Amino acid sequence: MVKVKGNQELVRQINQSLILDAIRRYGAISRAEIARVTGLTTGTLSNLTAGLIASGLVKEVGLGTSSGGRRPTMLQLEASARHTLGISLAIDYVTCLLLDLTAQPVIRRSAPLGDDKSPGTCADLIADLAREVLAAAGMKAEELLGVAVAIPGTVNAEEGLVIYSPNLKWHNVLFGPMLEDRLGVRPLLENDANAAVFGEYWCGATKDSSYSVFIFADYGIGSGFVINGEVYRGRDRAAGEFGHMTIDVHGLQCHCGNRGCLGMMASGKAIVRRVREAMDAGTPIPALAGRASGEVRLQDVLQAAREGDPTCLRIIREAGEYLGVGIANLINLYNPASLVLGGMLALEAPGYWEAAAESASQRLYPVFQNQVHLLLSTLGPDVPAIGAGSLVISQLFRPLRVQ
Amino acid sequence: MVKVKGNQELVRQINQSLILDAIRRYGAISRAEIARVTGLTTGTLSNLTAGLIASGLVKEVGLGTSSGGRRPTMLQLEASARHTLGISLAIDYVTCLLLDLTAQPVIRRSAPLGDDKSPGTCADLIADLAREVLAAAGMKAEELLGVAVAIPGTVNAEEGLVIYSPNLKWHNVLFGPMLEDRLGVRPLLENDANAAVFGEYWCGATKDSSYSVFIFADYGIGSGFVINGEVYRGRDRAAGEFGHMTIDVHGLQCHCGNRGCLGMMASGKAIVRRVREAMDAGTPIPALAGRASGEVRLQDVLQAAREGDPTCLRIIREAGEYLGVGIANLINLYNPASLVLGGMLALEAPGYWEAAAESASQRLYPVFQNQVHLLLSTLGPDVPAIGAGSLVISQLFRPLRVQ
DNA sequence: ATACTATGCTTAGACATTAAACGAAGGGTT
DNA sequence: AACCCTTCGTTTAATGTCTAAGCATAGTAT
Repeated sequence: MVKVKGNQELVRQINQSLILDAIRRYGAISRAEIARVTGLTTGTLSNLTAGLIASGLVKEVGLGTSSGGRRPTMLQLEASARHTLGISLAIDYVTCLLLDLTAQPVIRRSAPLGDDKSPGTCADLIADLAREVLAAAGMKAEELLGVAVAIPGTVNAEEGLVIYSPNLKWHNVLFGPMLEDRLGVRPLLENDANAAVFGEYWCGATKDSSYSVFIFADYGIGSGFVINGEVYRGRDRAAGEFGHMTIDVHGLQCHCGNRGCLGMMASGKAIVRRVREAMDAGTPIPALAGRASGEVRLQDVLQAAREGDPTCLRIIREAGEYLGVGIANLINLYNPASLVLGGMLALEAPGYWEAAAESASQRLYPVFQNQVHLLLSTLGPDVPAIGAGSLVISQLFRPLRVQ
Repeated sequence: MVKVKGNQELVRQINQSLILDAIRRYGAISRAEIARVTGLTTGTLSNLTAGLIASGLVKEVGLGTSSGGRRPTMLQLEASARHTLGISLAIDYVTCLLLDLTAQPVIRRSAPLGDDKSPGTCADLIADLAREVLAAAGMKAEELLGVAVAIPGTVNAEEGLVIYSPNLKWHNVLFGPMLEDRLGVRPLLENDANAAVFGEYWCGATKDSSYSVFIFADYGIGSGFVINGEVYRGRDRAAGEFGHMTIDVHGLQCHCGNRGCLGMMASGKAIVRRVREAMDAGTPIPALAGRASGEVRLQDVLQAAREGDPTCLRIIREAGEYLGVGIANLINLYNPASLVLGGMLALEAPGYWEAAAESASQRLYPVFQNQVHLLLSTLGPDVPAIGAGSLVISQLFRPLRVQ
């Protein structure tokens, strides 16, 4: 934790962020109204807004309605004043978004990732996509407010280091500098679930809910936390190993060495395994007829379930019920205001999140009953990229933390 | 989250806290050294330390050794400049401590709580103890920096409200005002595990470890979290329901409505239940011979275990192993720097915390292996009271949080 | 038309940090 | 012992920010 000393610069930064944040929240707001909600004087508002307008971040957008006196001059964010690249490196594809100041995507490019998932190849692909996006926007990298990349693994943002990514099979890769060489700007790295939870907090389902959790239910299971409006990363930036939470002490052996991990019961991987087991045991699954069980993939199971196959539906529902156990544990510990479900399972597996919600609510500690909002991701599959970009944008709207 | 606007008063507060905190950390330190560690100029230090000395919080304690020039004037906290009452309302006793500025206990009084645990009786008992302590110190309540009470339940500090305490059987009790009527000052209420974790963070086992967890293993099981040097309370101030974490989806039914809660397997209550079951099943426990199984209490089991009874030792060890499962889950989610075990089981049940440590380390996600320090409480049974007092004291040493 | 109210700018004053100068007090070298 | 250098802590002027108050502007209400 960096300790910040107080001086006039800090004061100005704090108040400027306070004003920018108020403008962002209210959409269009007058100086007088900002003064009321922030507690600043109108004099300070005249002074600071002049600076914000000069820097192009804010614009005057005509007069509002009078409330018995002079009509107020309304202020608004100039969305196109700054841009950010939000990039998501997922297991099998890369997405690159150009976001404006309001975190709205302006341009989007996506590309599949082949079997070669080496850092160099990934960096090249990301750089190509980024250049394509910038070219389409007629911008140069130097004009960007910043670049951020969401990565499926633990990262050390300060050093641009990917500590460990099981899915990419990376260990201690200095990915930040590799991208810097190619892009000319230093990107911010963030874990994908952390980026996702911040995205939903900044401009998605849990907007402005200071205590929120994102659960990433996909082939694997991950989680991210926002506490007090900031991503919670833990001491070694490895918080959120939700997939390896034990919910069944006597359960199945997991590759992590433990037994009964949530991921063994509730993940896409678990669903595929159970469907294969069912097929091997002779359960008829017409939608998958003629396929070798070893070739069945998660997408196939989801498709079969969408077509109404009862076995697939049952297995998905049971996986969702296990997830609900984990969710209840999470809520009992964190007591968040809201919880967002994202990832392929939550968004595309029929009955999955409904089963999770029901099972969680049955298992919650009574105090929390009906207190926690369980929501679906509103930003969808692009949430890690949007979240990554939002992390950069948010720095404009938040002062440095004191102490 | 209160948003704080910036002005000179804030700047002064921040820097004064920064200086006080440096003095606290270093024990004795010169103005020049403080300037170096805080980044402030020596001019500011002369100015602000003059104020701190005038207010009595800081004193000059002679000259330090020269490092090649003029000898520095060393500054130290004046421990007796301010005092705090830290009070712990536990299930069967009340403790009241007078703490000085360094959170050292100066005077201690404790009294048992009878069967009548009504709010009025508890408030009377606390007020009596507090008056006794103040009389012994020759102080008046108004001279105190503050009073804080640790309570076994969820509390709303702002309103002085005890939302729910299962052990005391309180629901929505306005305990703060009740104490205010009796003491003449408004006390700060805090959950006992939260107070405990803060105590260990402020002046105990996890001193200055910004990410720390306290596990309260006693008749029940609770937990508290410090994140970024602040108690984490969650949205409804109910975070930390560690005892109701499901670790066995198919496990025993708990009174909370769920199955396989940690508390059903790892708590003092669970140990007593299992010992009784063993006795009923005919297992000989010589140390408890002649007792009706229904009359056996936790203290008896601990005593029997200390005398070497193998059944009691085994049951305690197994309970510890279950706790370890929960601890591993906790670490996987929070990734804390350190974790403190407190409560009667951790401190007095032979083999309990060792079993927990071993089982946790076996089940941890590989990334965390050997990364987390598992510690025993150094403040012992008084940790909730010390922590409560520390919460008040700490306000002097920490600026308001910005945003 | 007049009184009143709200908005937003300007100005003087208060106040905290900063940079620089300076005195105080010690060490080291010759 | 004299001299130079270093460190410590205070003082002073400059800088920059907020605040309070005054005021011009521009509406509404009667």
